[in-house]
Amino acid sequence: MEYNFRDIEKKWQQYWKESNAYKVSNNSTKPKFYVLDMFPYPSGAGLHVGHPLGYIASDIYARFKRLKGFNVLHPMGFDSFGLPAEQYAMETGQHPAVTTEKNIRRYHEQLDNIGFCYDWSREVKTSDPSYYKWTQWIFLQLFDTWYNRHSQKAERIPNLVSIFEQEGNANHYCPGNERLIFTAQDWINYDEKSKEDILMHYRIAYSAFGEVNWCEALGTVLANDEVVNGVSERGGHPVVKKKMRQWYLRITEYADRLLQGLEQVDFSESMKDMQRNWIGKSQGAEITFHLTIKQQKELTDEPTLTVYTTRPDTIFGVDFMVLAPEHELVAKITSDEQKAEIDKYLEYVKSRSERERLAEVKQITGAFTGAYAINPFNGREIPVWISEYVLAGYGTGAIMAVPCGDQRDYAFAKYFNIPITNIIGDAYNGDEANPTKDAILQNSGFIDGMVMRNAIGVVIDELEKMGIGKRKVNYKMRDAGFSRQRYWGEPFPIVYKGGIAFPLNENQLPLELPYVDTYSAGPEGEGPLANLADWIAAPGGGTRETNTMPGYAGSSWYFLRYMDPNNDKVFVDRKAADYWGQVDLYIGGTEHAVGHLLYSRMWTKALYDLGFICFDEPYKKLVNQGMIQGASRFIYRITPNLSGEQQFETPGTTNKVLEAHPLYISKSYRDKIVAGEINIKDLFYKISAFSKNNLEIIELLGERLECKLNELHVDVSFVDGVELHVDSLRNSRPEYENALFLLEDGKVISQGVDFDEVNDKYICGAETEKMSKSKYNVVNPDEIVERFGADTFRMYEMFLGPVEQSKPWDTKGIEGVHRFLRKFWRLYVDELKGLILTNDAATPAELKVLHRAIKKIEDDTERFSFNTAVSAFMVCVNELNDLKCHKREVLEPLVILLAPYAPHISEELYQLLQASSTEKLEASSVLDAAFPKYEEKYLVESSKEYPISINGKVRANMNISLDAMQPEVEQIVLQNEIVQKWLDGKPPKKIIFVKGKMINVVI
RNA sequence: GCCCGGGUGGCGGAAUUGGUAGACGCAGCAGACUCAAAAUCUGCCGUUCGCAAGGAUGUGCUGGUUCGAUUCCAGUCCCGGGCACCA
Repeated sequence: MEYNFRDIEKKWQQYWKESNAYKVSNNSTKPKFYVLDMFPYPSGAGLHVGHPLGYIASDIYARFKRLKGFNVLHPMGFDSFGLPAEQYAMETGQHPAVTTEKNIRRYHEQLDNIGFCYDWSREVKTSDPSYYKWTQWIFLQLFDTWYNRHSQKAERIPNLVSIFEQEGNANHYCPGNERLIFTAQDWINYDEKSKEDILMHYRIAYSAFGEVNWCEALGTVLANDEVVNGVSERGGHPVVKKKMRQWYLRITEYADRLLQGLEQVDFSESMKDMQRNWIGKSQGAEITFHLTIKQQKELTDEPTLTVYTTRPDTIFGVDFMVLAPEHELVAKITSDEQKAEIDKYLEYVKSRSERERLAEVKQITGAFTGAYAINPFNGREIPVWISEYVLAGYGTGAIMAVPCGDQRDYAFAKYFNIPITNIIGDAYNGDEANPTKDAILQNSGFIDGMVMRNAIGVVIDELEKMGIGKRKVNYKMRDAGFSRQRYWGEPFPIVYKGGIAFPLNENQLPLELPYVDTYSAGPEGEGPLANLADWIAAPGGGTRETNTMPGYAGSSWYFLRYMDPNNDKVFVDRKAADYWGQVDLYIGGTEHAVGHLLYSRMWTKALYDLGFICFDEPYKKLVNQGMIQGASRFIYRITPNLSGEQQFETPGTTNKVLEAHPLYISKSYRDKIVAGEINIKDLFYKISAFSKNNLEIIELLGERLECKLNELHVDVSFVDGVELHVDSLRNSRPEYENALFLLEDGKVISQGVDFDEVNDKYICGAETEKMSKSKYNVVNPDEIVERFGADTFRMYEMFLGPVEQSKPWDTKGIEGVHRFLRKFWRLYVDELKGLILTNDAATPAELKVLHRAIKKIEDDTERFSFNTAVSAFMVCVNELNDLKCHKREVLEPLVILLAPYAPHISEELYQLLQASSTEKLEASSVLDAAFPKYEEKYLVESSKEYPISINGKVRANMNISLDAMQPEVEQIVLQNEIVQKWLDGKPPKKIIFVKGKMINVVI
């Protein structure tokens, strides 16, 4: 009986499916454990071997927890709305619903192939109306909600209305319009439209105007990464900023709680740092400056400029002001003299993406407005500039520039020859800015002589006294844009009547996405839905919102739906949500660090505030999986090269050259060409001896022949390690049919020669790159499972390295893991004799091997060190093999230990153990067996082989009792021959003894 | 540019708290079994000097702390991820 993984895996997958082995109940006396993978987007390319890395890790952990006695929720579903499906629809005309369904089916098959323990009865798809009904419903909750800064939680809009009716908004600062202040009487007098406009400034889900990247030529709005150097990535068409009505989520109101919440969750410090930096909380002051404007035009009111700064202590070092080019003041304050220059600059900025504006530091740009701000403390006139490095959305969209303390300001001042005031004495060296807070202030009026750090508060107090400034906490984070001008997303359950946005009633949900057959933008650049006049006209009058929701809408709450996926009364039953609670383990990539993770954390907080769930952080622990990169392979082609002259000189030359048989050379020849050791032309002559066509070309061109070397990606499926299988490549495409290959040891093979008969190799070049179709380095898990089995695939993915780290895929290495599983199998089963287990009592040595493995593997699994756990299995099996151990007492626990990693082989062996046993095993399936118990007593040692170092370098080893104390050890060590040799008669300076670790003799 | 992560043999990686650098596996080399191949098994395997014993050197680079540094500190180079409409 040999290890027939194909039969074994098929058999148990089917059995588990039929017996509902992975079905999870919401009622259990066992403790719960919730293991979740980040929501996959079902792309048309299917899964490649990089995708399942995290899924395997979470599957192992889920199975491990089940063995440890937990009721484990481990669901899977699909984030099936998204741009790629729509893009694909535009290219091929296939409806996104159709392609998405197809992709999901394929993902399903691929995932099942790997043997995951998902409870598929809980599968959710965000594009399914029964799911997005609730996404729309939650959106309406957020629409009907405002953030009460006093109670620090989301509350209902009607409650805000009654506050307004009683006291106006004096106690509830308006987050959407700071200057808005009204009394109860004002409120009562407002008309409906004004009231709704005001409420919109408070709602957590609100609409406002925002800028998008509009590409006229493509007729669509583009994502930032689709815009490169101000033009569209596809086609290079111009892209401009366009203001459009958009939906937003007021996530900024949650900024503080999102920060505080990080203290309660187990994410890596780096992940928390990324979120903290994104939120970007800073303390500082807003300062308002009076302006002097030199222009003819009369102004109705005297303009002032408000800046936000974290360093009010540097107020005397302000040498210029910088406004964001979009700042509303720019038009007002620009002097007639400077108008042309400012206009020219604004034109330039329009073409720049936000990222470019922030990233570009080498090239300094800006323009002077002609206006001056007045320093309130010394009356100095400060020139006001505009520059792209200041963004409108951050702070007040204006900064006070202190060149001696800020490097970007310094560079700007130098570039535009603005004189620099030094307020920090020796701390400023004149060559670069010094952002210190510890210098002593100089040239600083009333704060002269103070340490900067201490002056911050003093200046703010003074500003407040003067009524021109105030303390201010600022966040870099902005409200989240929540609408897309796209088709394939959730429609907004909103109808506009008379310019007012009205929500649909709950019983009108879901508002289903209508069918379309074209995906072009609406007349004003809105999404494709804007073209559907019938659909836009809502039954009760009014027009529908034509934007759709973004990708993160559905994924912000999906972890809740898994708890109660088929409920059509509520988004999740309260009892189910209380039972499952937080996700105990969440596995996914760092690319979601600030997007998805922050949004879903915010949604959870809002749902908590509104009383729907009892926890306000969704993910208790987060593990980030790295990426698996592709192992690209290259072949090297030599082709004759024609210069223009040659093409015309001899008629027919071009055609002749095009008929040349392509030549491919093995890697070492390419290396020699690159190193200049071989002449490329010589090589062409040499190989062309095998080709009549090429010989004719050589004759035709003679000395004028030029050759070039190309490096080409070759599909990795034709390569074993770095060896190319020439015949497979040759048969793959016509262009290779007549090719000649120069192999590593100098043989040349041409068409008709059977590569397998030739005792020589073609070696490919290798490089690690992102796994992608265009690089021909994609490896499909189905293929690997077919060749080696799911158990081998699972263990190999883990064996590659730490889950958190990125690493390249190497199909070659999988054989080691496959060999391990066969070796494991042979501990239990002999090819001829069948089961070879004995009931003999295990020896201490055997028990030691087993318990060392239990300890290591349990520890490693618990701390997600799956790669070292796989190594530990290998070590254990190697040792049991050496001991020729076939004892039930050792091998029965071992099979349970392996089950989370390789469930199929484990179940097969477990059932064989069961069938051959006189006693009944405790569980009917290895899935529900009890995790083996580690016992310390088998591992106790009485002595240790200590390494003996001389000055930190190991020179000898000595076996010394573990009870031995320092004096005794010193005595033993000094008697050692090698130690004596190094001491050379002199006494040691010191002997360091670390019990149980090492001994170091210092001489 | 800013934020985060990572650099250890030919390759993937190990070394859990500052204590024997290279576990485990791949590739390679030598051998056993075999008519042969596959499978399996045994041995070797960082670099360098040496017949050997043994020595020197070695965790991106430059310094520092320490009896002892892959591990801690400072600086620096290179690679990967994110930067708000890809998901």
